[in-house]
Amino acid sequence: MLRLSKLTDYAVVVLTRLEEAEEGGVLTAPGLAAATGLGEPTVAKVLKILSHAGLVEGRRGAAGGYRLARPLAAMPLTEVIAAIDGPIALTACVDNSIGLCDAEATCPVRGRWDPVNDAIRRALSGISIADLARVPAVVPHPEVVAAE
Amino acid sequence: MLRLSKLTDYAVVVLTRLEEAEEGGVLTAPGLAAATGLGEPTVAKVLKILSHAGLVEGRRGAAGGYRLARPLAAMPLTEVIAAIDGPIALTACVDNSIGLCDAEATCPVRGRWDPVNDAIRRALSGISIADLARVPAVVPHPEVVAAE
DNA sequence: TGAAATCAGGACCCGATTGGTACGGATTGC
DNA sequence: GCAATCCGTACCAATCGGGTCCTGATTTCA
Repeated sequence: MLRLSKLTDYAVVVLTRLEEAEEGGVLTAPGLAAATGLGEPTVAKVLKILSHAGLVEGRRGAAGGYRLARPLAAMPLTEVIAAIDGPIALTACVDNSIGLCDAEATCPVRGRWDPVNDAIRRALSGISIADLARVPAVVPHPEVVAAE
Repeated sequence: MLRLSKLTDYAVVVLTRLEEAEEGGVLTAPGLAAATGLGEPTVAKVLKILSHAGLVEGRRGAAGGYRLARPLAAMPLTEVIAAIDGPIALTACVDNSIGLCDAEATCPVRGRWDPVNDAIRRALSGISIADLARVPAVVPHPEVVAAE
């Protein structure tokens, strides 16, 4: 279905909620779980991943919590997807993976997915998390390519 | 990983091989399996899906086989993906799925993925299967957005 | 100094989806 | 009528993702 993981969806939710914290303030994982309605362990997992990717900053201790490393407007969607779902690549036959495919000799599209990946990266790089949270500032084209 | 299924990859391989058939000629599923190096049942499955989607035409009987319904240049990648992976939608929270999400009331990005989906559809609709099979006629932009 | 609160990192299990296979039926040509 | 092929469906196994839990490190506060 060309889907991305639920964790990415949760990440956007959590990041959006984090932006509502006052300047310099931090929100705890349990607090974010309660605010978003998601499970507490799941929210903690998402925050750990985002922290590892440098998108949020965690502060340990009694008065610890998380805060955004950057404003959401400066956080492209590609970074969140890359942090959780890994590098954006549609198939396993990319990234110069030579020798991994048994049908390598006869595969006519070997390495040809690159333009597709680039097109997707290009399309996604222009969208920030702030664009998802606020009013739909994107969607300039009304015509939608019918995909079944 | 934002991946699409292997079946879609196989479909592109099979479609590319199908185009090499002479005008009006058909290729059988076993023949295509041998030519592509893929498993025969798997190729048959892919062909059945593509036939159902109207991308290839099957002809039954002793001298039967498959042939392309259209030239690959007139076959956008979106149709192949939609045929095999289903409609292009990144998350389950799209398509006006009201009432399916338990965190619906507190979810701040509900329905906000639409611009993302549209952007991807738009990016993919400009790529045909022929673009994947032939020389890289696409990739006009040298700058690549680094995605980790 | 000790206790409590919180993040950090990893291991683990269960369910769902996908990849791959198999079988019976329908259709066509010889 | 027989053989070859496509068609539709059902089925099984393996992989992957979602979700949970546990232990340790760090910070604050009494």
